[in-house]
Amino acid sequence: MNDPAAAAEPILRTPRERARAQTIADIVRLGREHLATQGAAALSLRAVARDLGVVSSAVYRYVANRDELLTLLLVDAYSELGDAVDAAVNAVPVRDFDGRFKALGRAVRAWALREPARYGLLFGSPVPGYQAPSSQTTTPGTRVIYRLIGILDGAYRAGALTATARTAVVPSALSADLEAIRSELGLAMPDELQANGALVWTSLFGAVSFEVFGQYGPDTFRARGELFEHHLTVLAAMAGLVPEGNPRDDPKSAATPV
Amino acid sequence: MNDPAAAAEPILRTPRERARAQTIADIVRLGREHLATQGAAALSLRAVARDLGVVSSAVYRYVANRDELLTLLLVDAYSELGDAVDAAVNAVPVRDFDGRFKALGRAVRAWALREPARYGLLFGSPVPGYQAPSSQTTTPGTRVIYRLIGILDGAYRAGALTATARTAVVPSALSADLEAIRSELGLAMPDELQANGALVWTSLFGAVSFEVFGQYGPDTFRARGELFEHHLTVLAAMAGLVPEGNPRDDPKSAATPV
DNA sequence: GCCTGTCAAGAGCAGTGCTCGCAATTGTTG
DNA sequence: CAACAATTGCGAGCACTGCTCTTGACAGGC
Repeated sequence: MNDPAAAAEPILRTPRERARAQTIADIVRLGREHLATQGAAALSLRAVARDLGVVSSAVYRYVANRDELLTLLLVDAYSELGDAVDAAVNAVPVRDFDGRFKALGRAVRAWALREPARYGLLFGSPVPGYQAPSSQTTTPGTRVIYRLIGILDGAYRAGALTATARTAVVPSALSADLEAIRSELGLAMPDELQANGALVWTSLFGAVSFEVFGQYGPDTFRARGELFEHHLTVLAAMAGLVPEGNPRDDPKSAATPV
Repeated sequence: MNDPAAAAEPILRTPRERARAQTIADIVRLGREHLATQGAAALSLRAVARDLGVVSSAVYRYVANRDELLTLLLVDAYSELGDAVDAAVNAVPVRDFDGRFKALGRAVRAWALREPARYGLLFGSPVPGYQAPSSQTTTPGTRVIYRLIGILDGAYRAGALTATARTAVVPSALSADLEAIRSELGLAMPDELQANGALVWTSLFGAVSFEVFGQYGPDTFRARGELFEHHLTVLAAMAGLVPEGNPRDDPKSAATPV
């Protein structure tokens, strides 16, 4: 996103366009810094203009309004989180599904703790009066969940998912939702595993949010890293993943891993 | 909180004190309405003053500043959520631990969907520049988790908790945290069940937050009630709870309920 | 009945988002 | 190279915010 040599970026011919793109990039960078120090609600175009060394109204030549800057920052943050998750997952062998899942979880937590304000913009209470334009935010905003689904579905296809028997029954309306997702994304997982995957997804972000937003008291948990690792282990088991070196040939042979 | 006949409230002797208490109650009520419609960051003392039919500076006679109003609203919301959860849990027989847990979860979700802005104030991204005074907020803010712990620990003491064998090992530093909690609250549950309970806690709020904050896309899940019920079922099983009519005499006899 | 504490009012400071007209710069083009 | 036109910056201005301070009015307790 902030790399001027990004492959997908269109070539900027005229020096005017280049200067303009550079200024917008500067605005996003300054906005990101302000977001990190003061939070989304305190994001001020005037302050950005000050740091940019320009009068406030000049910023409106580049960004339509405060909401558009928020959208830029949203896309920027989603992309960075997606990049961090991709890098962490790709560092683990493709067949180590359990390891890939845990790498994803750790990457999300690490990024969130490193960038609490930006994490809050993505997964905290919605900014009042701001509605993210889905045309620009859905693609970068779905990278993590798609990656998670990919790991789980890959594990299922490889016969490495277990624990199907102990899940709850999926009722019909929910089953229709899951079928729609399955066909749209070309998944193979059955309803129960998909529903469990959804719970794993929300639980992962629930655990991270509690830590980032300070919902644990200041003293109740000191070993938060260990707590998160424990949660990851339980969540992986809930999804049906088994640790490396403990593969199962037939996912239906037994429902209860040890 | 908003009940003038609350038992713990001190008796207000002079008419002045009574008028003052009434005005503060009005301010909190108006603040709550503004919170519901515009969100926490847009909460404005001037707007409250306008609705109160008074000049803006007059509000400062009753509330020190915007942060103090936020604190009042925080306590107010925590108390209402706690009351809703208590009422829902108390409506289920004491020995039906699984039912009580699910009632707690449903009460949290129902209140959150009914009061999204106030839920966001409690469990969303922290308000920038505002630090909740723990002396006033911890007691009402811990009611739900204490209630949850009470259900789980009661189930454990009654021999109604299972699934101890399939949990992950708890490392030493985390074990020390859990031991501190155990002794402070007088719990009986072992480490693994406590750690699982923490995950159930964060997962419950993770699921609710995703729904309230609109993290699911607008169309991906239509049957959100069914999805939440499924999650509750899986979380109950993760905590070791078994549905009513399926009691176990010895929690250590088997680790895998069907 | 007087004094004291409480209260509302209003001006004022510093900040916010955003608009508009004017001037200057700067890239493009004849 | 010079003229044109697009682009950009500036500053004033409107309406809003939180918050402070001074002034004056009022009511309760001695």
